[in-house]
Amino acid sequence: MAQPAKRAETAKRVKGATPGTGRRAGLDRADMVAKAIELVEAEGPDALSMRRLATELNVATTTIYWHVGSRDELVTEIIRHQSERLAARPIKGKKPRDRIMSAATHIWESSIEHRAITSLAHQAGSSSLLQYPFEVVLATELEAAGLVGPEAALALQSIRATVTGFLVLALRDESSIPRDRRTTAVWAASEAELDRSTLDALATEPDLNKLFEITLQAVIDNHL
Amino acid sequence: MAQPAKRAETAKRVKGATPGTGRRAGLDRADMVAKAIELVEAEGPDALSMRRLATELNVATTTIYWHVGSRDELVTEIIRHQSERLAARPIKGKKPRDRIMSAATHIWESSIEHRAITSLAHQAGSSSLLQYPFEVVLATELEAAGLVGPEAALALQSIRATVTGFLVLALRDESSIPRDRRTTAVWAASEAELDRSTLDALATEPDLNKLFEITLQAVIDNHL
DNA sequence: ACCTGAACACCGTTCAAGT
DNA sequence: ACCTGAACACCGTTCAAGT
Repeated sequence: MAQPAKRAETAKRVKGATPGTGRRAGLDRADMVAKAIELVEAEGPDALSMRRLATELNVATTTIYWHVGSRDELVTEIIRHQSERLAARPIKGKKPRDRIMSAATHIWESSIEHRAITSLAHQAGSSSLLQYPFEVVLATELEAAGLVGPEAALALQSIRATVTGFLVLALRDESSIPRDRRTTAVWAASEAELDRSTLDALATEPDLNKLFEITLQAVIDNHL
Repeated sequence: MAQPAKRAETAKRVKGATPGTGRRAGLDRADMVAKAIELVEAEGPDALSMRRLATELNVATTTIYWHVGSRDELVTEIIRHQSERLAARPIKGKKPRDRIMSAATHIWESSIEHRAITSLAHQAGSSSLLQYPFEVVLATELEAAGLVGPEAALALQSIRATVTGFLVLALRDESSIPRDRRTTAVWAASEAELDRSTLDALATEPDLNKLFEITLQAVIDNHL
């Protein structure tokens, strides 16, 4: 595992470039989280393993444990980072209704933009963690719209559920879905009763962006 | 690994009771899926591993591969089974609006009833597969309500997203969520601006059943 | 304080071999 | 046709040991 060649490399003292033989790696928790995010965005959520990340950082696997703690903590940290990036987007609009819509749309867009991280959060069952900062921003706007206490909380949950649901639909892995829907007994039985145009429409991928907008608007208005 | 004692066991010829030494296990694909479902419902989605299932079946791990194919196929089969159970529930109501609501509520209830399997589907990114039979049932009701072609397909997607979103909220693993929400910078910054009663309401777990109902109704009506 | 190698207890999957 | 053991290439995590 030693690295006899490339002495120049060591001279450079680039962060993390010191091979395993050296004592100090010079990396901290933040560096590891950053590299983890990089890994996930480049190769998807499944590429994130402690061993893989260690290799990427030129460090022993156990070093990560020293700085980060565990895989769970690493994932939590990644999500936290992403959710802060998310909350930083400025909300547009004058009327409360528009501002609420704007805030919700930000999660939708940002989550799709960083789909790998969203999937990671989703896989870890912490999609809600991703939305904490969003919660507080949204709650503020809901209060501005006149909703307080339980009313605000309920509205927030509805909006959150709607956004989450559309995200699941938008990010689901198509490859994991078998083509042969109609193998199911139920499908075969009822298929005949459906209109041809409906069947065609069901088979084509819908434009979720548009649908998200009109559905979310209805959900919001339901509370105002 | 031999099992010298318990010769009576072999005499019984109970399905799957023949120890590893014997040649025939007498198990088929269906038996394995059934046992897998049992395992998941008893110990949660993470308990389902090929090795663990093999032990449970008194069979070598590789035997499962012969019958089922792979872990992915096993999971798909489990979900298919569950979704058929789901579609079997009779839809109530006379008016199309009520029947649509009833169909959607069935997934909600059944998915929560078998939360372990729902989580498994969710983890595997195949929550949609779980809803195929539901799709066709719902599409039929939507047509009865006068929606055809793209209109029916869009309504169906909205409803699907809403149900999925609420399920994610309802089934998320509370243990994986850290208690210290307020560590986030954003939260700390905006917290002060929120009403005390709103903060309290956000902290308490909402009754999702009721909220699911009123939100779903709004989403449905938005398309009718 | 920071980092390492070795080891433990798991995974999914393949494959040649047995009956 | 059905089932096995051994092996490959991975996991997350712990722990005693090094500097």
